[in-house]
Amino acid sequence: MFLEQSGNRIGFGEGFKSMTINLKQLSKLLNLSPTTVSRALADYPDVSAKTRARVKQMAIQQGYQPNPVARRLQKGKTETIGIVITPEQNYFSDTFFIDLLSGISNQITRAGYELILGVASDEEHEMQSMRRMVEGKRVDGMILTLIREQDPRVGYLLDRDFPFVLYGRTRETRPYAFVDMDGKQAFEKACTYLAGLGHRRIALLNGEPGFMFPVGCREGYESGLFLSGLELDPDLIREWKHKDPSQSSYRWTLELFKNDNPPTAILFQTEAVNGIFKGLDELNLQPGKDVALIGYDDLEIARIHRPSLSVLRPQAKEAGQRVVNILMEVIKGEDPGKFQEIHQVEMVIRETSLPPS
Amino acid sequence: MFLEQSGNRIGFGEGFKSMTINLKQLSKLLNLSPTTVSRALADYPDVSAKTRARVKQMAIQQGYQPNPVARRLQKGKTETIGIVITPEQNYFSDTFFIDLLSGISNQITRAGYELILGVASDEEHEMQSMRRMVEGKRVDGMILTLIREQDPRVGYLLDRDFPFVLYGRTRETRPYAFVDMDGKQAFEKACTYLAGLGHRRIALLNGEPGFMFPVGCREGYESGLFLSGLELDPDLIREWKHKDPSQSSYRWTLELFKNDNPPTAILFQTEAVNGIFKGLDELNLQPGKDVALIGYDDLEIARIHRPSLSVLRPQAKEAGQRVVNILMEVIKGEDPGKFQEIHQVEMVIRETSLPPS
DNA sequence: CACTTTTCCCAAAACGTTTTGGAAAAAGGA
DNA sequence: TCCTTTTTCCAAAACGTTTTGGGAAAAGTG
Repeated sequence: MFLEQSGNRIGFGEGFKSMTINLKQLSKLLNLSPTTVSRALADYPDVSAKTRARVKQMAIQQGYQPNPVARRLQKGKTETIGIVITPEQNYFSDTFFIDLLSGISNQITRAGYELILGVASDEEHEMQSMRRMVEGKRVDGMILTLIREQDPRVGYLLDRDFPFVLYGRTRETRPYAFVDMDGKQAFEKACTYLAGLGHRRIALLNGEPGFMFPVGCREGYESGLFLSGLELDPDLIREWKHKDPSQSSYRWTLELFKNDNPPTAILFQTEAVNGIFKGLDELNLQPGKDVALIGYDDLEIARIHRPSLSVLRPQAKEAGQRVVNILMEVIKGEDPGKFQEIHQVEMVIRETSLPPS
Repeated sequence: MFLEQSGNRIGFGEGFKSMTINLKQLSKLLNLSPTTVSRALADYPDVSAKTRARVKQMAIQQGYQPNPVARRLQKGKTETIGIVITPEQNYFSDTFFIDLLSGISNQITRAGYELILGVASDEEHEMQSMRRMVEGKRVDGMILTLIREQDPRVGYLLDRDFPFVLYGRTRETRPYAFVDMDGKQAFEKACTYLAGLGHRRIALLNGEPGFMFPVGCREGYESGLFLSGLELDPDLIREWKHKDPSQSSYRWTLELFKNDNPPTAILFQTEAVNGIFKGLDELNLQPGKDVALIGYDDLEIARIHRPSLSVLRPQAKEAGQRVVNILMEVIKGEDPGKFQEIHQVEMVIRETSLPPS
């Protein structure tokens, strides 16, 4: 329980005055040295069980919490992790990113660390924001998301031996730590599933080129076709833009069906679903009935749409937690190359994955 | 340009070693005392123009940046602002929240401060996360969003004289600083606009009770009806749930049209649009044609949907910047009661606000 | 008892800044 | 020239912790 202190609050427009006690005051209250109090609270063995108990009780009673800034200075650590997000690439679509962030935040808090957030409008500011954190000694480690095939951030951090973990992967020969979703396996699974239902013309409406994730998606798609004995038709592959997922996917959907031999199924990232629905609607095609659909990411729209959308569901929260745990190890000095995790992705069959009509 | 230092990097698994110079080293390089160097960089008048220039040049050349942790300890400030978000209430819908966050982040960075982010799964953890920041002396001020009518966070912070600014308002008699969108004026404007087009049965599909924002929306709605000489019909008001905007708004849409005298127009928060579209579709009603629609918040779906959705568009980014500027004043000790801003909301007429058919 | 070991505690240093309170040198004034 | 003022710099203290390197008392050992 939190005790309301009869504190020394001052209320004359001088702003907030801390009413919490510090180590010196606490040690005076206990007739002990600051050293002993500090060590008692940190469970050092060289302080007797009795005084340790006495110290801890008083600390709780007085609501003492060590000043984190002072501790950081002494420890030479910021106890802080940085992350930079870019709103333009609207990866904030619904639950996916917030789940990741949630896992990250919870785990960071559990470690007694802080998460500082940068919001950058474009790639340049993204780098700038990261450099401010790194070179300004504001963080002990970085978490990177939305990774590009050639990602200057990774080279930058590797050059400096600065601890970081990727959510995703990049093309880089030097070893680095990452947690990635197995997009390849996911799309392969979805593709073979649809082929198993009898679909012979399966399209891929893939994410923006330049980013790493769509690379795996495509590999999985191609591998799925191959395993099902289907031929790859480049006409059935399109790529939408991050800046405008709905608009571009809408156009590509129309385009796909101009084909002499149009697809009976589409694989895509759920982000792009609005555009696809719109396109199909315009073509008088019923999602799920006339065209089978499987999306990557289980967004709200996927669950509430009628017919409900079959999806590939990554466990973003769990991944976020792993990212943090790994980053803590890397900060401790562990070899980043040891931490390269690829997480399986679950497939949730709902109503849009029926056999071709 | 950033200069690559021939630094003292160590690469034996001991983690990242800072290769940046500190004040003492820099002052040695300049044959000056740390005091003078510090004061030169801070533009104190008691250091000559010549040495100031010399110091600054060397600082740039060596890439010196004062260690923020040390400065914070000395200054007795954390130079940090806290914010806690709750993913369950999915306010992350598209651009709205990220715009706000973007404005907040940019302005905080400009001030040389840091933004630390907490992600809380529910109301209890939200409070817990905030208390950790406040009582743990981890932040100088708090930003609060998604404000409830009775919001325990506000009382908590007021009791402690801890600096904070609300994005939104609450029922609290003591003065506090806030930046709010004029939901009342916005909904009044939308309502009178629709009435001006000839609509006589205008429904309100409002946000969740308990939160403050829907209160203003309703006031504006009622005032708009009154100004247009229309009578308030409680049957035309429904409230959806934050946890599940689409599902609940879908159900309420169906309900609205069970009415003997159904609405010809609906006002709502754009968050709920998917459910409304779904409901209308099921009822074989065309959005914009059979039922006029105006949503609050200009989400992507509003722009790309055909017909495109008329909306009320708050300037979230600007609001975020104001929140930070105000918070900085409050932290300095200014009276929070002086900072109570209500921002106007623009109406964007698109295709779903036609006269009744 | 004398000696060694263990237990328990603490003073001082350190982390890297900024601020305080001068002090020396230079310039100005008579 | 002597005194005052201004300019320019700096040593020391302070911020609140944790860590280092003992040291005194108590407990064990012969």
